Amino acid sequence: MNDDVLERSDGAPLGHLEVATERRERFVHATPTIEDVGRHAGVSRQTVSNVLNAPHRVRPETIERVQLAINTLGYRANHHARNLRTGTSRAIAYRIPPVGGHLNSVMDTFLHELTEAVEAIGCHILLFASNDLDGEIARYWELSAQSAADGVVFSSTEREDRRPAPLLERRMPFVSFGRTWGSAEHSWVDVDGRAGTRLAINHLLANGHRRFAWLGPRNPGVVNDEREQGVRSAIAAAAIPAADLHIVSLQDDAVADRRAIADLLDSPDAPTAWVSMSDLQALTVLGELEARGIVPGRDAAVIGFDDSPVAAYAGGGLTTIRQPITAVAQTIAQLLSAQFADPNSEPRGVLLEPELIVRRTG
Amino acid sequence: MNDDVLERSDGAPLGHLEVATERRERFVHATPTIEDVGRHAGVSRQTVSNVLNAPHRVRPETIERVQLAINTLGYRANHHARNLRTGTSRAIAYRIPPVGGHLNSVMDTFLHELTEAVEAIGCHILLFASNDLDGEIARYWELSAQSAADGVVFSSTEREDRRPAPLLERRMPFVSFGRTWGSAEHSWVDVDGRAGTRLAINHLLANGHRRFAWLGPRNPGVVNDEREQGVRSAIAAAAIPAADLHIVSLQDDAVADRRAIADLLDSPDAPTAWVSMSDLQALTVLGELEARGIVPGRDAAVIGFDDSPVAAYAGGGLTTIRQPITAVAQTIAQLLSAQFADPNSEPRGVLLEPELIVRRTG
DNA sequence: GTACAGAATATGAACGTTCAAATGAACGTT
DNA sequence: AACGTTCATTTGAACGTTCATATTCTGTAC
Repeated sequence: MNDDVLERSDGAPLGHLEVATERRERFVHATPTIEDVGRHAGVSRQTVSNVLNAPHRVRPETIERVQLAINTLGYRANHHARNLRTGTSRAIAYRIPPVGGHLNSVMDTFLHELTEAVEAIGCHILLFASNDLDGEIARYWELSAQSAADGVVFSSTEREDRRPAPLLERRMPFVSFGRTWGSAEHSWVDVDGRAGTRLAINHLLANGHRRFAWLGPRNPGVVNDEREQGVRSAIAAAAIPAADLHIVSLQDDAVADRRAIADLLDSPDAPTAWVSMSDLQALTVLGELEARGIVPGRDAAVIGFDDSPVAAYAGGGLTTIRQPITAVAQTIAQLLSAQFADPNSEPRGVLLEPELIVRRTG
Repeated sequence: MNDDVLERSDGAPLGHLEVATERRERFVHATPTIEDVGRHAGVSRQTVSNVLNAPHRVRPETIERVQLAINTLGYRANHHARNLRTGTSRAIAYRIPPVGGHLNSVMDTFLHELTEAVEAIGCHILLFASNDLDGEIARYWELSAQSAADGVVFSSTEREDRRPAPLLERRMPFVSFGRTWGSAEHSWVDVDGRAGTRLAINHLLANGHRRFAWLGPRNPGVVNDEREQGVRSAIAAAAIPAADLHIVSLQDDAVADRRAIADLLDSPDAPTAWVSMSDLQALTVLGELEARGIVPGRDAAVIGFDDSPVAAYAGGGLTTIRQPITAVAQTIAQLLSAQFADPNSEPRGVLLEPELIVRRTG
């Protein structure tokens, strides 16, 4: 009984000081805990926790007192403790695309925008590298097992993509940038390539062009197919004969591309309107046109794809089809968020419209 | 006593089954814990932990048994529990550089290589975005306080960089890609720009060139200064008069650049050897040369910087100065690792040599 | 004033791991 | 045969949070 009193009137302050001293030695950089904040504000652990996670349960003046203590001590919740207790990680895994090969400014932009977008839903991006698809899939499994990631985003999808199945089986929330034609049903966000090239062709038609060239990749895939279809359908819709559309398969070499373009320019029915699957290749077209004194934007039109930094650099600016990458990233974050909120929510696919950025060349 | 016996011969199996059943309901996707593995292998928690973290303390046959259990159950250590206990996170924070502006293929490659390099030391990259430097610094503080990151890597350094000081104060291990001339002492890795341009000029001298142009950025910074110094010193060393070196300030516009290059080409002492601070701008030079029938690699030489995808694309290949990004990333990982091992280790700066990739244009 | 309901706050337990210390087994030494 | 020593393994505690539940406070109605 008097023991109790001693503990209260005497012991508590002593205890307080003692703990403070005990902490002091490692204090300079040791981070305060929720308990320290509580002690400082004269409340318990849980009240501090409530201030942070459920403020409506706490009296306004208490909130203020606790906030003051938080600011004074510079308290930040320890992620690992929180995540351990709640079973979440607030991390989203993303395999950084393999380096080299193509100039993929889109993917760089995407990663940046994705980082910002997931921050808006209180998450962060956890990067990993992998040489092959099997490694990537194995990694998802591991991240899930370690509860190191709450969700996954992947890009560079392909037909019958193998990634959705294992992720679905593990019940790991995920959204892909790109459809996976034929894979199991899941959430995705993609850009309508057909609409993009249709936009470009219609713009060119409006400017009086009647002879077209589409510059596609050497190894066409489903992405190119759709873009090419957009070109074809827009041309067909304008009752332009199919013979007035030339399809060029670009190589990964400027000299070869230049020759192919030159050959086409020398033909009697040379196109006046060029649409390319990439800005860089559009630059090559510009070069060849200028070499012949053909002024892009006046005598001919050139439209690129992706609005990469190259496009802005190209003297005065290259007209280009821009993919709405910011919107893609934000939509992905929202779809992920929806899956976090309700793991059984219906998967959703979102197809976004690209935009034609009209500059000097077309 | 017989109680004990009961517990062993009878209770243990029962208990085993009971726990197994209790777990069963959430078993399908619930991840097994270290305890489950122990039970399955007939050892304790700690032994499993030792198998994973200090195998030398465990008898080989026990290791085998535990490994089997790990594989059977598909066990992976829970990151948060481990990190909470050990006070580490095995995460390295990196601010993803702001999008747009320049074509920075170097930074993209760097991020990829860094991701791989930190995996080799058992870490992963945690990305974050920030609009300004203050936000970036605040974020480092937060990440440290939350113990969400064990280390930091940052790039795009500048003179008197403000980032080292707060990181040092917080005793947060970090390495910068780039020197911070004038900032507090810390570990860094950088590429010797002087050596890079010297390499290029010496190569051009050996090929008989005597009149040079250096294409630098519109807003020169310390990075350009060093590169330009490399050019100047190599030229001076060859006893070429300084008048035979032309310095061009590139604009962010191809037309303007093209005109500047054309003016120089029309001058009586036009350079025959061109070195550019960027591959893309080197492409512009190539275009202007070809327009005049000057064949790069025969009549003139053009050397770019960074070996970006653009360089490989440029018909047959652009000769270029490549920064050893893989080595940069690996060295950064090692320096970080050293700081993890010994927080009081001396900071080290490492300056790496770039490499000249000789292709068709020079 | 007392009883009661509801709001505000506090307490004990748990998340899954590793650390520190304790126990048990194996093994030569004296 | 008893005794340290070393090696292998186990046990109790702790990391910092949140959940579930218990307790205390506050104001209102009788």
